[in-house]
Amino acid sequence: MATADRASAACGVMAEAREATARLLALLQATGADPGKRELAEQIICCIDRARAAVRGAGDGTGKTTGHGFGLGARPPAGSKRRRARRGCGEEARARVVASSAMDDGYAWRKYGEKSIQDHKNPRFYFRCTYRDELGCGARKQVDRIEDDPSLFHITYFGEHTPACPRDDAATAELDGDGRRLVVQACLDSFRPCLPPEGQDPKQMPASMVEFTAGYCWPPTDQMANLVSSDVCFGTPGELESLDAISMEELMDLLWP
DNA sequence: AACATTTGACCCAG
DNA sequence: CTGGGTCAAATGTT
Repeated sequence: MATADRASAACGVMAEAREATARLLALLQATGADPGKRELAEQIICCIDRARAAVRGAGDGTGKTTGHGFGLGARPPAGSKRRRARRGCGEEARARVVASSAMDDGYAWRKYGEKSIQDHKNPRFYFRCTYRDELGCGARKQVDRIEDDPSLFHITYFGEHTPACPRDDAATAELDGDGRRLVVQACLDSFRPCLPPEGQDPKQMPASMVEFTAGYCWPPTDQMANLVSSDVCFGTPGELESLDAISMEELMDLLWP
């Protein structure tokens, strides 16, 4: 067997492993497993990604990323000077990876790039802290959709925010994970409840795990609202389904009658 | 007007 | 040479 064939086969196996781990991670999140277990699953995914990248590096490396050609087209041939050097400030070692259903982590981010990535169905988004210039904050993050579950994001953080960076604590409540907390993320015009994992009785789920996500709400703007309630529980998938297409007003009434 | 996003171009590491 | 990360002009939104 040629080296390239073996690399390809290994990539395939690793892709399966990654998918399975992503499913495991989603399951852990849905069942309220402790953060340590979830972190472990995230680390496994991270390791698999690095292994795949290493194997690919040894392979033939064909194909070209051309952006994704959404083509607004017609831009003047930006033929002038551009850009100064970049890359590799040594901070990559301090990256941390998070799989989350919440895009909004409470900090203000500004998107500065989007790129199709080889072997990824979805493009990767690049964000930097909104206050980079004002406060000299060097925090950045990269966001990939998890292919198996588009409502989940694989977020890699680089650098730290400065203490002066404003933070919206309400938006980060989901990350607390304590008590009977229901997290609702809703997009004003496309609210979609997210049902429990197949085969799981929602009645057996802690209230903190009844979660809704705005399935494809992107980019995160103020159109997206993050609401937190402490004592709401829906017992059946039917009840969840009935919330489909609910308006924000109705949702507020439901949560805070 | 000010700020945020989009997206092709550019740069660099491997 | 290629893939991935970033820049920055054009465009959109508030």
